[in-house]
Amino acid sequence: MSLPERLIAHLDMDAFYASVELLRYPELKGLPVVVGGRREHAPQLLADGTRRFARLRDYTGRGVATTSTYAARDLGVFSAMGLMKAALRAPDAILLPTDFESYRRYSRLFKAAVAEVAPVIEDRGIDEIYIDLSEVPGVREAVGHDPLGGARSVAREIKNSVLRATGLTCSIGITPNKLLSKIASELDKPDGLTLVMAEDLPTRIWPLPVRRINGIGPKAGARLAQMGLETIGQLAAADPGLLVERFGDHYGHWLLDAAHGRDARPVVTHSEPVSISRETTFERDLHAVHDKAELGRIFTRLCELLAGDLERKGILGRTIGIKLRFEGFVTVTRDVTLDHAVSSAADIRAAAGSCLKRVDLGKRLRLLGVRIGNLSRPGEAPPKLRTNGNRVRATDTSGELF
DNA sequence: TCTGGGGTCCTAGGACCC
DNA sequence: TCTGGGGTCCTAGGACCC
Repeated sequence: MSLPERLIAHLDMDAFYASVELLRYPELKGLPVVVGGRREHAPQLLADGTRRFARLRDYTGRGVATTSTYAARDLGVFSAMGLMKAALRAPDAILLPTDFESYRRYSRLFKAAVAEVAPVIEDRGIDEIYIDLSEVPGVREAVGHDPLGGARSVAREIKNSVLRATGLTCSIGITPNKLLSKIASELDKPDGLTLVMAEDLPTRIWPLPVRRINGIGPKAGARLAQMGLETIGQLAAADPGLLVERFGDHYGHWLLDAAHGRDARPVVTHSEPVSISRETTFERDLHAVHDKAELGRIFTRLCELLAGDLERKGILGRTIGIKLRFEGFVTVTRDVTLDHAVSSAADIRAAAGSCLKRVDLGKRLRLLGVRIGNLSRPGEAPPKLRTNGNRVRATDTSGELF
């Protein structure tokens, strides 16, 4: 076996939020625990020094589980599941509030620990990263009769560093690219270390369901199933013409590449945000007329939060949008592109308000959101603009439109 | 018992420019 | 007057991911 051009690792923290909570409440180890409650579900410290935890059966509201421990997963409770539904499956499971600040702190800790061993890291959210191991010293060295022994031992070093820095375990997959590594890191969870090379594709990857591929979601998965394509191997052997016919040129070819484990995407160590948003789901559905005052307050607050985010990041945006979700879960968006970038709550509120006027508000609302895009930094060359037609004017020095 | 919040990327039509 | 092709920007919606 010869080593591939690249060796990419995907590192995924094990049941991250729940595991961080277990560091605080070690007495919960081994129990079904679900993270996703509000602050009011925080454990109560009793007079005798013990803690009283909220149970899933006590929950009412519209929240979802963000994470569950492996014991809770055994009871059928998974992330993104509504907590009311989860309560039916596991009424006695412990419920904990989501504490993003803590998770972000541990996220910084584990990423810093990895960076000391292997610095080429791509952030993929709070609990996972890609690492390019290709140039890490020692990775390309065989150990004993194992040509991949070097990679294996660097991965063990990374896992040890993460454990030392955080007390948490993670799972790592190492393959020639990001797509395969993402799949591989899940093969031996928790606390796993899995290497998959090109020649292992038929035995390790092809028997897996197509949904394991990052980028095949519920819709594409269902359509593939309808075509009789359940496993990645079946997808790899599918007629390319048929895939393109059903899924379009771009996605059709991507499906085939993915099934064959082909992926040339680099590990991207830096990226700028494309858009920033704030949204909230109401405790009860609100009506534009009947609950006008409350909606107005919420709308203003979302704009203020968004302005705060922009200020902290030192950026402005030209495209302001709103998102509305009605009873029945129908979602609608509207946006407007201004002729200059803004960042204040008042400017955002004014633009978002104009978007709101373009929506029929007859039905009750369950969610309201505000978004800003077309981002730039102050002093940066302003984004290109149309100079004519029904679009905004680029250089509106005179103030005269006609 | 309906389904959080924060994102990215893609598609597709219309407008407009060259 | 009709016919064009390439390219960008704007807007809305949708799939997907963490």
